[in-house]
Amino acid sequence: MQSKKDLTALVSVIQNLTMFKTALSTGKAEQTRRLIYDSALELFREKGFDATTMQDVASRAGVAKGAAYYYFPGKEAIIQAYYEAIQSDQERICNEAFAHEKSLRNRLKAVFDSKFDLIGDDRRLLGVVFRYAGEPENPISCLGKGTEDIRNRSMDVFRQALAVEKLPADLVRLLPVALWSLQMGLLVMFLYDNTKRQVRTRRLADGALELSLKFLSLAKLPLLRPVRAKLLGLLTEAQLLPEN
Amino acid sequence: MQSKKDLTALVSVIQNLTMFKTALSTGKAEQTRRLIYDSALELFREKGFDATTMQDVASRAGVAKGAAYYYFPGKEAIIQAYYEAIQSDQERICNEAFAHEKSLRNRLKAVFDSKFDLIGDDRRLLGVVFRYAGEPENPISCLGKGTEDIRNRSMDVFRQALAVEKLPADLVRLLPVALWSLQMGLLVMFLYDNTKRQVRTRRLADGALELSLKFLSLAKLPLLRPVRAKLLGLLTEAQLLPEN
DNA sequence: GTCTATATAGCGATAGAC
DNA sequence: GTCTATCGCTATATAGAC
Repeated sequence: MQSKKDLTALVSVIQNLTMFKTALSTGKAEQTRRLIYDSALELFREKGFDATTMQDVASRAGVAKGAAYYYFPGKEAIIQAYYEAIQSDQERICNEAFAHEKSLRNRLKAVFDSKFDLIGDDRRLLGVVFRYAGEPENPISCLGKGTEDIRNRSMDVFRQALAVEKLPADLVRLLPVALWSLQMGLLVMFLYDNTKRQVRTRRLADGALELSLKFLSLAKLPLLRPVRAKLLGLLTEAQLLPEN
Repeated sequence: MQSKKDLTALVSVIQNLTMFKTALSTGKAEQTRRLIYDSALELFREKGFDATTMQDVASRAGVAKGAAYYYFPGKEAIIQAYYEAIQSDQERICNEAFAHEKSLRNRLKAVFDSKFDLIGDDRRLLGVVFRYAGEPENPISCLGKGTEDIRNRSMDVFRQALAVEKLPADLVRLLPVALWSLQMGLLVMFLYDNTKRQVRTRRLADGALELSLKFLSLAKLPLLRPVRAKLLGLLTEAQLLPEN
């Protein structure tokens, strides 16, 4: 276990060195990529995702169309990058919050709220993230193999939020997946919510959190142990839970 | 050149005669529409949805591309029509089952099973139904305004399945929506399930049904009345339940 | 490795024939 | 109303310049 951590650290160092080198020698590339990315997001916000063409993006960035395709396989990849950026921001924000927040309720609320805040007015853009949810082979399906990493990162945030509480092993397996699913559902609601600052969905999230905590305290009762075991078994068989 | 014109005229006369004849027998328009629809499904099954072009569809049907667009705004509309056909089939099958099946468990199982059976090997095609789920304004978003009718029909099937049981009013409001959501979730799992006949998802559906019935009997306890009220209030405020 | 210029093919709209 | 023929626009692959 320790050696794996060392390896990870080493890889990280090498990556940093490589990034540093390319930043010195050909910083142009990262700059162009950034230019294309920023131009695309501008246009997506102005005209919407579907109305924006890669030609538009390239023109706005002042490069040839091929350059845009060189950095991003298509428009969807740009949105994908944007979603990953949001995920990184959420991790940073939550880590800060977790440092001084030791109440489970507030920690989970911080996770939900941070995501809502980060998406903010870009709701219309984020809808595209769900576009290939029904197509397993699609590399950018938000439920598929190709997005496993970012999904795990998202679940890890919940795992860390839960770390403040001493929980039975089966719930430690179950809860991150359940909370991630809840978050995905809430995100869809968020996209459909036209109330100011999506306050309707934010209230729903608060209520859902409240209910979840109530169910959690109920689930801890020995009386409900068998029902918990049944649920766990069912979800495990359906391969909806991690193996560990 | 003159002979070509003559030939064209002759062909035209024959076409008119043919149109007249078929118009008498079966209605040319409906026939063409059906031809395009059938050809499209054939091709979707052979090559997949994305690899099939409207030109392919038109060629297979023996019509011009414009004719295909005349009947269907695009490929998505054909899939949409297919999904509605499946919904109609499900209603027919369930109505037959409901006539002689009076156990709630078996009635609900009939609803789930019929959907699975009807989709069957067309899983890959059905993924497209979820494509615009994250885009509220899209007319064929499976969660949007444009598909409200078919969504209500789908919930009505559950409503009829439940009609065999005497239930409190709040649960009558809640359960069809909850079961419909469960079905949608199971459908996504079904798309991702590569086990034979998607037996893994079918088992999950059975288990989820079992648990739902257990929760239902628990929910009826007077003890849980306040939690039920809270849940109902939360979902009503979030506009996730019908007004009635 | 980074990017331009070009080529192919599909989408979807349109004018107009019947 | 039904359908054909055609056109402009776009996505994306590719050759090759730097």
